[in-house]
Amino acid sequence: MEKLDDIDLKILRILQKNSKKTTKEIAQMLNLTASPVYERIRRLENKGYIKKYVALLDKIQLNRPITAVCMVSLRYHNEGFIEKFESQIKELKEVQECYHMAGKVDFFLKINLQSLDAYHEFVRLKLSKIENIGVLESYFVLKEIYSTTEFFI
Amino acid sequence: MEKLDDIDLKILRILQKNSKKTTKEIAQMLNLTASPVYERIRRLENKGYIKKYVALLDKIQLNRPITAVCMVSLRYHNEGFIEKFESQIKELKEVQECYHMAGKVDFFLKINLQSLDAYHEFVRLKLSKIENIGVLESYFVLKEIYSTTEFFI
DNA sequence: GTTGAAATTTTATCAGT
DNA sequence: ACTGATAAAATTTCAAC
Repeated sequence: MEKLDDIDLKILRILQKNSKKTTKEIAQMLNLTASPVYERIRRLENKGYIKKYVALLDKIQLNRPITAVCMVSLRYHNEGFIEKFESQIKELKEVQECYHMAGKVDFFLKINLQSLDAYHEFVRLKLSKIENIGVLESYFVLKEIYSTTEFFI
Repeated sequence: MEKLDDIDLKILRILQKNSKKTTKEIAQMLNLTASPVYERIRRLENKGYIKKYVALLDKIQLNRPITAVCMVSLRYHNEGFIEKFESQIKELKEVQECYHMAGKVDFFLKINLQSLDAYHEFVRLKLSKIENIGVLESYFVLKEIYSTTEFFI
């Protein structure tokens, strides 16, 4: 499979919306039988187009209502320092996302927590222990207007 | 089910990592049989703890390598204006996430695109058409260091 | 709230086109 | 690359405890 055809893209669009759709259901949507759909999905998995299958949980019901975005700038930007920072961040279970950014800010972190108190403790006990952080600016999510793992393909 | 017990939490931890695990496999991990695991999962779905099951796709392989974070402030903050903005944003297929924030910036948007050119077009043709935007600041992801849909429960 | 068995559905394989 | 059939496995239901 060197390139994806239209059927592959349709399968991916379906699965990123709802991975519980059965191959039979997908086959019916595409006017095919189950076998080719099954084989295409296996190939899409094996080639890495599909990375994984996950359940998305409800943050509010599971008592993680606080989402913070943390903008971090490092003091030193040598390669070693950046790698050190990145590996330290990956250790923090509260961090859901970490991006190295272009521009005046070096990193964006997205953090999920139970309470503002927990965020205070997180910064005090964990982030501030990371040596190389220069500037740290925190933003809090008031309301999630829209959020999806899908992207337009 | 008024409260989640330890078994429920373990099931949720497993499923948010890999929703393809079978009830039988989960049952073995928890020293149970398939039936109670099956029924617990149904309840977790019905009560909304599990929102949905999705396939996570590879942005790079699917030619959406550009992720931008866009910080937006509105000109007018009456309730009507905010709702209008939110509903207009939801229409834009390029927007993966939109958060109403506390502080000087009103909204964070996360946007996925094929190229910087596509971002330029997106801002020119779509974002700038939304009337109520005051300030718009764009940041680009150089590298995704870490990103997960899981959160710590 | 669990076990264990049975019924149903889905996944996986494969010969034929 | 797909169809249709078949085998294997998982899901779903349920009686009994």
